Amino acid sequence: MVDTDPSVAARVAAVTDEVAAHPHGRVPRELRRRQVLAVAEALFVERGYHQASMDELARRVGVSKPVVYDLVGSKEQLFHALMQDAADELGATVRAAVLAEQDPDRRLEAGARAFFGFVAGRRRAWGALMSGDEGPVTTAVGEIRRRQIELIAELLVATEPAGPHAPARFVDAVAHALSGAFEGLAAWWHHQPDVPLEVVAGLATVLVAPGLEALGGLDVDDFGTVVAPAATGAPAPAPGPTPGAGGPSPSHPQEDPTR
Amino acid sequence: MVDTDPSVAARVAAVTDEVAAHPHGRVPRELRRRQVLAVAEALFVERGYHQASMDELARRVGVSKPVVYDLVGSKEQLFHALMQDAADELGATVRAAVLAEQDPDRRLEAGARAFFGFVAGRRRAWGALMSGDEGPVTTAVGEIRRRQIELIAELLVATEPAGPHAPARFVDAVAHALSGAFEGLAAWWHHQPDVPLEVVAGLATVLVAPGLEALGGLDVDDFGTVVAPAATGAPAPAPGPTPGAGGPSPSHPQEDPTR
DNA sequence: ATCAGTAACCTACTCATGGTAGCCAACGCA
DNA sequence: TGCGTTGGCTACCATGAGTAGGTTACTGAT
Repeated sequence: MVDTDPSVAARVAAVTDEVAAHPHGRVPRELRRRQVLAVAEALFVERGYHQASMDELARRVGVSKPVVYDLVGSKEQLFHALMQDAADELGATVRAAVLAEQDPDRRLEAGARAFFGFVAGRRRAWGALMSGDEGPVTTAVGEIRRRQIELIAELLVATEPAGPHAPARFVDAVAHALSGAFEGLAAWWHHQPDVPLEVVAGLATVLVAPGLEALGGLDVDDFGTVVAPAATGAPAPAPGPTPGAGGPSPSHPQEDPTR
Repeated sequence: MVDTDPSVAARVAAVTDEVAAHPHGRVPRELRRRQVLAVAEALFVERGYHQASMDELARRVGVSKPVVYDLVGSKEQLFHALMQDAADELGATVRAAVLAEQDPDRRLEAGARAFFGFVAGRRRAWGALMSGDEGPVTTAVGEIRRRQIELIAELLVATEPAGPHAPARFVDAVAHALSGAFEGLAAWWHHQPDVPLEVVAGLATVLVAPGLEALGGLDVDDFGTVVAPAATGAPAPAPGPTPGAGGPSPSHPQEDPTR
């Protein structure tokens, strides 16, 4: 499933061939569009969003800018479309893997494998796009992230039917945390190519599963007390130091010697 | 309450006053620089990186562009400097809070409180910068993130001295995961202003602590086998059904801060 | 054949914005 | 009163997104 993707470059080559088949340089709209998308993907991966100029894209495709704009709307829309595809694929992969696993206790693991498998198949692209680069990338990345979070929330609910004790209200929060943790691990893995897929996926599972388990046994209202054991009814935490808010770092704003 | 930070706007006002004190428009370099930084911070928070133009910055400060460029180098350097400051402050806050906590079992919680406290104090800024927007933001955000990860790794090591069984090699991975999880939670919290600090911090702790605990009881080489029980040699640390899921904190990891 | 009408493309712009070259003026000091 | 240093300015360049308006080749109906 992962190597269904002939790697960006190969896809470009394929569509380019198809285009070359057309004699007069006049290429049907849909094909041209596919070509533009393919070349754009390669370009973005290669240069990053900002360094990739629409002029260069047009040049590589072998048409003039207005053609590109007519086909894809704008640079941002173009990028968005590409991310959309990636998100679709990732989402489908993970969802399928998780739902295919019958044992609820192993679903997390299945999801982890699928996720990191996907990332592995696109190490370059993932690294180039998710971290490091610039531009409305962040917007698009935000969207891909949002969708992952939604998916995780959905799968959480599907897997662990919210009992009266389960903090259903916080599924979203948990989904955000999981998504973040996985993304973080992916970023780490990106720089540790020698670590095998099984290990990352295993690490992720080991790290996350117990927390989920523990969470299931808690009542919603426990969180506050977990941290401030003395303040169940009244919102009167303030155990000793009470870091966070004001305590530890007196932060002297205006005197800040910004250098 | 949490506004130990006079909020970006106030800081601008302060430095602006200071500038106004100087009669003939001619303002000493360092002061002007501080003004530019303050105004820039406000601008970035308000507009996001890309929408904030250097022309507008110069206009707001009341000088011409070359002056701005002379003072801060470039737009990216400017942004970088601002993020640097934020990272410094966040890092110092969290580190102090964690190290101030003597009980190793509560350090995570202390860190969580500090972290979310910081975020709360800058809800707007954090939201505007960490997610959503564009530009070399990502680069800078990447840096702030990197430093948080380093810090977490450092604190992990400091708190839970790596025994022979502790997967010291993976501290970095764990740090990445934690950073991601916290960031994810922060993003979620950003849209749930009614949730009190204690609850987010508690949630984070509950979610993360058991995993760390479980991890401490595993051997490095187990990860692979955890996921694929038949894969590696033969080490079988009670694979059972699911890794840490089986029982919350099955083994009692070391708690020997003094090594 | 021919003559719309349309689909694919192009040249040549505008406009916004990051960044710079080179000039000028006020202040402090001998 | 000259004179260097420092703070500042006007006017410009380069790049890159996006567009206006025209042109050529292909189609299908007369």
